Amino acid sequence: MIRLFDTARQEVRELTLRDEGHASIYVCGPTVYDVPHLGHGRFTLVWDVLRRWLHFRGLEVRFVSNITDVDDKIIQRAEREGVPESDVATRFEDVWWTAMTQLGVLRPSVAPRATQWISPMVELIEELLRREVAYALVDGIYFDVSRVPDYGLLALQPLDSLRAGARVDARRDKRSALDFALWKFAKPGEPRWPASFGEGRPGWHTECVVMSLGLLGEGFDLHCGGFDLTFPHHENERAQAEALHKPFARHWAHNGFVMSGGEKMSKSLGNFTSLSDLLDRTDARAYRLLVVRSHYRSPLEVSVETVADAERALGRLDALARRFSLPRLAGESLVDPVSEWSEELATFVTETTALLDDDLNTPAAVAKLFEGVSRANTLADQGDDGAREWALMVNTLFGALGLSLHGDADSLDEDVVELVSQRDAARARRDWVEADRLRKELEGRGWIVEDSSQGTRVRRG
RNA sequence: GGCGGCGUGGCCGAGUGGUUAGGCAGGGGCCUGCAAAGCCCCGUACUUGGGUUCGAAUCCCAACGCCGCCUCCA
Repeated sequence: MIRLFDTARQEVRELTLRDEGHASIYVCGPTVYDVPHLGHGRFTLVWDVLRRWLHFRGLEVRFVSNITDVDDKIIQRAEREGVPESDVATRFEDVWWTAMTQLGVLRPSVAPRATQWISPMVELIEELLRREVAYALVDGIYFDVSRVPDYGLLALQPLDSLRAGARVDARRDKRSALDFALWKFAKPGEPRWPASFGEGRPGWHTECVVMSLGLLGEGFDLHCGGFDLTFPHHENERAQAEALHKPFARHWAHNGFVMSGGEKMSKSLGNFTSLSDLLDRTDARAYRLLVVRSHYRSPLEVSVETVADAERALGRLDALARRFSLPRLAGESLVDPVSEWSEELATFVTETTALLDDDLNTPAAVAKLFEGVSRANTLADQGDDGAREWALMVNTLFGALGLSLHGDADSLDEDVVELVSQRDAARARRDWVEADRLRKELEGRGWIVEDSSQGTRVRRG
């Protein structure tokens, strides 16, 4: 049984699926108007980990995440650069997928672009107009939130308190300050699509409701996104579905934010300016480790220091992989489920699994996995054959979270191979001066030298 | 202004009425020709002030600080 915190109910509860054995998940994706930032990296990793975990637990997961490729910010940037909007959207969508690939985030089952879903959006707005839940103003079509009885469910506070303190929306012609744009009429030069109610483009909230229902069907299981999307974005999606009496998401899950020491992220401070910047300077697996070491709903401190910390921790995991020559995994299980585990190992698996099943408690699970690392090493030091089972299990469970351990040897060019064999020869004849000289030589070329029972081993520093 | 969340050892970060989180960094030891990797030991933490309790980092109240949302930001 998988349990998750449901934002709508403000409690951890069992993830009850519409169709047994199948999980349908929608994650609000990026608006492609700029390079992705660290927060994008976190949310994609968090929901990727959830997706992988559900899969690992035997569920078939349909995972939809959109690309918003029509938006005011895209228009603004295109104007500034004097290029077509599609140019901006395509460019930053490419950057997005490159970053996702680097992060090892699985491609969504479907990644719809908003611009490919315009006609169903128009149809939805027409239906809302027909039911008089929507109304036209001079600049667009608006949704009348008063028509949804439980509007504000995800606001998590009384609506009048929202209105009282809401930042001023200069316009007074909306029926309620909370009413939102379903459609924006095109101004000269702006991208436009035809519609019975006037040429223009869809509002953000309409995209996601149409694409999620369109690709996952009514009453899909889980809708995810950053905490900032809870209100109004997710609430407004829900409102549109409610207005049409279409069952919407059964569960809502939201991830916490990335912090950076209260400091503004800037290159002059040495901090990461973007996700792409971080990935250029770091092993992407370190970011995944950093992310799973905190709870998905907690704020996460991301800085050069914490990423470096995660890189060193990753080094410990890779060392385990080297010691046991573990294969690289990405979610598949390498452990034979029918093999005889020791009682201790079986308990370890049960406990780790239980932690992940309980609101995706990755930090506690990772702590346990590190204990597993120590256990494997200790047993190996003692020459116990059980050590390998432990190492394999640790590898499998990290793999289930999308973190693959790298123990395979780096490829060596000929002169390195030569230096290594010379050093082995020197050590064999106990010529420590020569052996040390050769180690220095190798280190000078950027290799870390480790002696083992199989002789000198080198890896990239 | 309203609402919500958070404040844990040098750093990151779980936990949660009495029992070891974990990682990184630091110190000591073992192993090693010396290293690296690994193993063992160590700091004895919980914003502040009250309160409840046999007992609170964990519950309650208040203060301070930080973060988020309040119309398009993950």
